[in-house]
Amino acid sequence: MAKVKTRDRILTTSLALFNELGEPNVTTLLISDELNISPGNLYYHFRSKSDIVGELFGQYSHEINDLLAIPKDVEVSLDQLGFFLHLLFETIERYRFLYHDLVNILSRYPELRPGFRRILDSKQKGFQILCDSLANQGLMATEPTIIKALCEQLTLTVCYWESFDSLRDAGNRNNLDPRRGVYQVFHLLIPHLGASASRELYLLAQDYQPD
Amino acid sequence: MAKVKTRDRILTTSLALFNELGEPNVTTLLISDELNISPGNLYYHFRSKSDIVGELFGQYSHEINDLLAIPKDVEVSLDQLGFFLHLLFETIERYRFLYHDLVNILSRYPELRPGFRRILDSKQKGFQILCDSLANQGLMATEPTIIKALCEQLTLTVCYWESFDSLRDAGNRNNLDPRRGVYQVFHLLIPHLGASASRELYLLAQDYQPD
DNA sequence: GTCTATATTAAGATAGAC
DNA sequence: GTCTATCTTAATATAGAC
Repeated sequence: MAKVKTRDRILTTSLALFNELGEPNVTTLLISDELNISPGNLYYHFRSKSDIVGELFGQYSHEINDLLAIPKDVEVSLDQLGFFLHLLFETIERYRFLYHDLVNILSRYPELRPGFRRILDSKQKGFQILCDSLANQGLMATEPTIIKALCEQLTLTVCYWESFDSLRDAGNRNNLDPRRGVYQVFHLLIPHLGASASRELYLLAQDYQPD
Repeated sequence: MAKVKTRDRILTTSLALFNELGEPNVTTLLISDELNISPGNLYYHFRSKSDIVGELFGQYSHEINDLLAIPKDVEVSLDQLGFFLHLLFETIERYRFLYHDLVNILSRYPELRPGFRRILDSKQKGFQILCDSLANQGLMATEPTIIKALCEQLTLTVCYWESFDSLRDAGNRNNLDPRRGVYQVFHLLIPHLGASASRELYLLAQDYQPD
């Protein structure tokens, strides 16, 4: 049971607090309180709060880019697609604070803006590859403007689904679940698929059914 | 040219600044500076900053509910649908600051949460009525779970489209345009429509084309 | 109804001892 | 590497004169 480094404990606890309370509501004092360390100690490990946010964003950026590095010639099954989406939602939800107060975060940490845009781009390109794969397998029509709008819609949805879902929720349910996101994205794809694949995905979506 | 009341000028200017800079970045001092009045004067008209935010939310809530009060038995054409969506996006964009830092705003003004959820509900119900109308005209299939997922998707999209659109934008373009939102929503509907209506909406979408 | 001056509070951050 | 004590800054809000 090696002792976890204070620096890493700060990152873990900050992330948890940011997600739970919203980044603007989390002070450096609260973070150090939660860890039972002094504020001075926190500032020994990080020169500023923005360094913490920046490092967490770097982690997110790294994880999401790994996930979205999809080979161009992939032949993806609907099952694999569900698995991929599950991972994607899970990752985004783990860093959900970034999307909860986006304008505020970008205005206070403007250095993150290019990174945010790159991630948006990666997501859209990743979806493009996946749609191309479905099209190549003859499962989906190939009208480029339709596919482009669909990929934008997929990108928007993975970014904001969790925010939307938890807003609807009375704040009571409290149980975050990436499965609802996968269900929703499946229903974005269903009407674009041919009859047989459409039916297959519809049934697969039941496994991700809310409630 | 009747003189506009200070109270109303405060609301108008606050809304503009909130949308431009993000609500958390707009101090009461900045608002009063912008209006060339003293901070004390501002606090004569509003007991607190949250009163300003609350009143603006009330305006938004009122406008959006008026718009979403769609008669149950409406028979809507695709043209009319486009017009409706244009108004809807325009209204939401006029109060876009509310969705830009949602978690932060809800945590600082928790009294707004029920209203937010009611609006979400109105939107989804409004879309349900519109989809029912299309279904009744034989333009769209009627599978209830499909329609429900679609209405959720429409609701998510009208709420977050502008946020998404301006994030992608280098922040350079700067030209807010509800038409891009309408285009996007049309492309959510297109694959659900029968061949003829689908084609019609696809062509209609050209009028709302980006670029 | 509007002003100036100021009280209050709380955040981010640093200095210096241990 | 960690602590306590403190500085600095800035925002919300109030008091009292005009």
